[in-house]
Amino acid sequence: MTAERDGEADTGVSTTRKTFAILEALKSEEGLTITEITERTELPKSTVYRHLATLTDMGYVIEREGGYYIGLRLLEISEQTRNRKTGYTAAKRKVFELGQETDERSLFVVEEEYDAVYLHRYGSLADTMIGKRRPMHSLASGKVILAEWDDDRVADFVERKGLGRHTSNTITDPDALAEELDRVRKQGYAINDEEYMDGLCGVAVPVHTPDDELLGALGLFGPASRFTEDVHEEFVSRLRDKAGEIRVTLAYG
Amino acid sequence: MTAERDGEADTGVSTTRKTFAILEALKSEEGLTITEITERTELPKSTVYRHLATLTDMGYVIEREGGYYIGLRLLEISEQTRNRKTGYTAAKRKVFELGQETDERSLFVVEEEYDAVYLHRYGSLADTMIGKRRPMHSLASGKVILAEWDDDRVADFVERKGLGRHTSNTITDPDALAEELDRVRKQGYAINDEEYMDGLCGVAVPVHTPDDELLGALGLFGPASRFTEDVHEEFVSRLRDKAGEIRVTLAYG
DNA sequence: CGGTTGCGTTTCACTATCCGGAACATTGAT
DNA sequence: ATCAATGTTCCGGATAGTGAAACGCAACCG
Repeated sequence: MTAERDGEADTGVSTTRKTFAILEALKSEEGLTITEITERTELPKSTVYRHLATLTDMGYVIEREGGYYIGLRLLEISEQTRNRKTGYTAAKRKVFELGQETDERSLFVVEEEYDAVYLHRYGSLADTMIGKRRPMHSLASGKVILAEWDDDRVADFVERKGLGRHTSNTITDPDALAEELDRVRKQGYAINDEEYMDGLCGVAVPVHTPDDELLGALGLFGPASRFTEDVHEEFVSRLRDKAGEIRVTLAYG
Repeated sequence: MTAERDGEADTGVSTTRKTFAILEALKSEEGLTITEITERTELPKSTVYRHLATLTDMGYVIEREGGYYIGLRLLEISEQTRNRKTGYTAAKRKVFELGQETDERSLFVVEEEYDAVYLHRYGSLADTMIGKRRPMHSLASGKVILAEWDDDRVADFVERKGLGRHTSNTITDPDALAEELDRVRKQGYAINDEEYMDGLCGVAVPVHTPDDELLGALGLFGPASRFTEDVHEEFVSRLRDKAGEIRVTLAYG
């Protein structure tokens, strides 16, 4: 009823929330029918019908063979974000080169609202993971970005997002995190030692613009069996080269 | 008032339309302030304010330094479309390889609602063009797709979208289009001879799944000066190789 | 320093419009 | 032909979105 609650619940336009509830439903499972969306969103059938009519009319949703799909028009909107900075686009190419040269999975990650978000990725055909959000403290790329922040901002991150445990190796203690970030700052790269998922390791370095603004993190990851001590050096030097190339590209086109 | 008009105007939820009007405004120009969005959308200020509050609350829009930006959460939704089919993801890699090997711009295009839509692209750092929509009849890749359709569907396309002229070379006559599509079918590839933009040429081939379903079109394009008769053969054979590789990837993982 | 301009924010009364139950139409299967 | 399940339409009602206007806050400036 009244505007504000404990947190801040129902600001603004609930109609818009319904629309996006439907889009999110289609994200997780494409080709749904109206009734299936009804079940998943717990919205009345006629409401879903009306919203879908609007969305298809605008082209953001496509109906084909009785099922509904996210339209490519949304792609045009969101792709904007991946090219917001020239450095992002330059990073895309480097991610690809890294993947080809090392035959491992590679990624470029930026931070948004204290999440590590995949902007570019090279890897398995099944799932590109682009747009997926991960907890920063449990990823090599996330730690690289955290290491560039001052203590206050890191403290705020810890407070707001917490240091959730994902494996037995996850850093869950703020002091341990501070130590780790110090180490990252000193050595100039971060390592993920099965901290997010068992058996999954990674290495990442920061990417800077010519005027030393942080763009994001460039990383490689793969199974623990292949990410042993002795390959770290090679991976790190490759990553540094690519990060440097991005910087140069930005400076001299 | 009554449900339908001449075309079909205001179906469904006008609130949702307002939300997307705001998102579209941010797409074309990021970092806008509330008043700037007000001007561009011609919506009252308080309405824009309320919608933006909702969108930022949901994370689809981000506020930074007084300006509003599209959030990366939208990326997660739309990226789904680029990986709807495994072939799409496989094509991404091939587009990249093509670009690297030929040092020209390359693309993978699919059709949606009679538009040619860029799904993957390799080229300039400035603009990736992903998600952009182009008229099918004036693109090599578009013609490749049209050539796979039966006459009825092509006729429907012509009726619905028209054959708009973009340059002096654009095919604007339905019969000429039919002839051209015959040629494309025979030779198995299409050429864009400055039909969309003066000085811009292209070559494209169709991409099929192992069970001969059309996935989209794979193409190369660049300045007319480099796309002369004698290089067509080389480009076409390269494109055919890559299209074949996609097919094989789909068949044998 | 007042005054002014321009912006984001909030208020508030109004009613447009979104809602959703329920009836209806359509399809497909048995 | 019957039935079940789905998509579509209808319609009264009140929710909730609307937008003009007022407010608060900076920055700018005379």
